[in-house]
Amino acid sequence: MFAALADPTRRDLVARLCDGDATLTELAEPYDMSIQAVAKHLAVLEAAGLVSRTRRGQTRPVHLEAQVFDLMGKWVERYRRQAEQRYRRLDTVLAEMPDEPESHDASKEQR
Amino acid sequence: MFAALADPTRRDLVARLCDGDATLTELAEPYDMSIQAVAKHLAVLEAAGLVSRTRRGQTRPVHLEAQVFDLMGKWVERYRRQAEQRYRRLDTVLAEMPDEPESHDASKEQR
DNA sequence: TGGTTGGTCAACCACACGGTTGACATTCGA
DNA sequence: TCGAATGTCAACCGTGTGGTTGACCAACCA
Repeated sequence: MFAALADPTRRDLVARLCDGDATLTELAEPYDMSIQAVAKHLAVLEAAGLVSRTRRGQTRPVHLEAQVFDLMGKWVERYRRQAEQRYRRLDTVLAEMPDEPESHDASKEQR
Repeated sequence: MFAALADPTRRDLVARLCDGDATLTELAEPYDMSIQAVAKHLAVLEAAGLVSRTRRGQTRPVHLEAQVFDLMGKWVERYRRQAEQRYRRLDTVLAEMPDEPESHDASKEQR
């Protein structure tokens, strides 16, 4: 999922798909790049579950799977919370720490 | 930033740094990988601003920059909201749509 | 039926990336 | 001062990835 979003072109595709489904040629039009290259990017996004495609006549509209944003939000939130907790722990440790006579050792303890 | 998190080893490093700062050798220990390889991963994380390093004697503790989680959260939230809005728009469009007489075309419209 | 349009498949190429090894710098401890 | 520990730098290597071109398939339209 992160790997799929690592490429700027792919992020741009995702951003544009937020405005609605689109076909391959529509998506490829603004880029200075072959259709096949864009098709490969879409394949990556599809493999990562960020996007789905349905057959409609001779065209294959690309649809953004919005749930992945919820997943990513969860992921980020988990780490954000964990890091925050650690900061709180550090704060209490620092608050409970007696005033060190020698600042030398104190700098070593603090981690 | 996404590119930095694309690698599973790097995500693992970030996860472990949530528990507190650590030195290069500490971080590299659990992996079946050379120290230098881990150092490269850390360099990538540092270039992406996910991590910072300070000199402390002969060791260089690695510190997780927690703000990036806020940034990522913002990013995800923006897209999540946008996609959601689009769904709402689509819903109103569907709601305002007159009942289709021929179920044949209707099945085509249904996406 | 034959063109045209929208996508796909396959082969290829250049380059970035994850990993290695080896040599070197710096700092602490004895 | 010497040795060991901690990191860094540089060169190299295999593979994956982003891109190209060319041929092809499938569906619509005239």
